Amino acid sequence: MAPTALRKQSRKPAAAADKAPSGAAREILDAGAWLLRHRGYEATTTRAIAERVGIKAGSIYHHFRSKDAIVQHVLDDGVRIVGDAVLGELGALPKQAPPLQRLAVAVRTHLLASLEGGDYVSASIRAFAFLPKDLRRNCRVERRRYEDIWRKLIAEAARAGHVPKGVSPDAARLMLLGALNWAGEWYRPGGLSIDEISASYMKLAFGQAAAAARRRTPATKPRA
Amino acid sequence: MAPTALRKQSRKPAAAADKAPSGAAREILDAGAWLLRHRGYEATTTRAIAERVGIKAGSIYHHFRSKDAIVQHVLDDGVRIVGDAVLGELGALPKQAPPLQRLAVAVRTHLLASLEGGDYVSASIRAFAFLPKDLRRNCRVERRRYEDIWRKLIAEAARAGHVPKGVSPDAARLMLLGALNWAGEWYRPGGLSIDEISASYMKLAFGQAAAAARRRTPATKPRA
DNA sequence: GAGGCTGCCTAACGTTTGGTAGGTTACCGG
DNA sequence: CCGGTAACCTACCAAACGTTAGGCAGCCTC
Repeated sequence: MAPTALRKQSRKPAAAADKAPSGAAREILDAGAWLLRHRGYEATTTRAIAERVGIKAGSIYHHFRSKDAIVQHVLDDGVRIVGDAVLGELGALPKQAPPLQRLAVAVRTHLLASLEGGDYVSASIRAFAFLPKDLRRNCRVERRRYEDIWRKLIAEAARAGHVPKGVSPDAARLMLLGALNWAGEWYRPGGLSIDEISASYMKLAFGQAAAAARRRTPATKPRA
Repeated sequence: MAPTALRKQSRKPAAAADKAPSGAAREILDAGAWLLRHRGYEATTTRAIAERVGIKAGSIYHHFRSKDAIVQHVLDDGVRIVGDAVLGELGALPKQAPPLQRLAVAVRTHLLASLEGGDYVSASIRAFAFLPKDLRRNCRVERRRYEDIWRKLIAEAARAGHVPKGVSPDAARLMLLGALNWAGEWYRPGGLSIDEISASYMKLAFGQAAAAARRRTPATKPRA
């Protein structure tokens, strides 16, 4: 009802809509991200997306080729967002920052992005499992790049002796990322804070040495 | 094609089909469990279930009230199966078994059940996230019971000093269970074995002390 | 051998799905 | 003032969804 009065209008021609979605295209992606995060792939219908945006389902196809194009865009964006965030925080660290501090920063940033950083990252974690085969294959490119960040972080930590003997780097990485990714299943804003979670996870996985690295730019040495 | 020749027939009247499903009802649940594990809730359609069993979609309603009744049965069964398995293995331990050994056994049993123990357990872990609200609420009863097992195990370990200061029991439990539950997303039979995974996770989370408890009934003291 | 039950079938119902075709605005540069 | 086009609409499609109704064999009990 009253379908025209509230619509916003974009003056700009939205020149390169494919590369940098703006206006309605961005709203469609936002709606898709929210639905993918909270309802999953199959329940993310074109009509549900349209309703959240405030348009009709058919109008979506003026901006995107198909539902799967939206889904893939959201999921790729999600991985890219968390990857950029982690790389950014790592880059802001002093160059000689110890491996455990770098890991702690990555853990905190990953949690922050996936739990409170918006729907894209969370969607890319939660919805991936039950994607159609071809969509999953297309998404693996971005995901592999992000995994490599963690492969490197774990390798650094292992080289510094922070990974116990008999624990393969793969096992350590998968355990840590598994715990991080699962946090979205139980995290609620009122309970454990993100800082508490990341500190606890680092302490549990890497022992007392993590406590010193927990605070950002601490002074290279333990404070006590 | 050739729909009748291969059908098996159950001579027994299947007296209490509601409490202990047998025959076709069991096959329907098996098919539902497989689909829930591999495709998720929305893609688990009555027609897909029927096709896997070798019957028509309508025939399902002779055995179950609704699709959601099947889903709930599968998910409750899954939690019950892994709970029984963990409790069984814990019960088989010597009474004075140290907390870390009990934890190690629970970790290994949980992984075994969820990765190679059949579709019910895996379905109950993977499909839960995107269930409709009312179904999720119904499933929480069984799940809470299972969580309590881990709450107790972690509390024992914490009391024995195996959880670092500053790490809440909740955080430790959620990290461990998160890592375990996420294993289903990357585990493939050719790679890391379940014993390697459980040993690695215990070592990483609980340090060197876990190495001694890793082997079943080890002799109370570290071997070296 | 009559009656009833079990287990499946066919056929449909009403709805919802992703996607398409064609029309209607409203704004743009010239 | 004149196209052109971006952005949206309505209206539809075939397919698939959960579910129901009614029917038909085969078996068990009496």
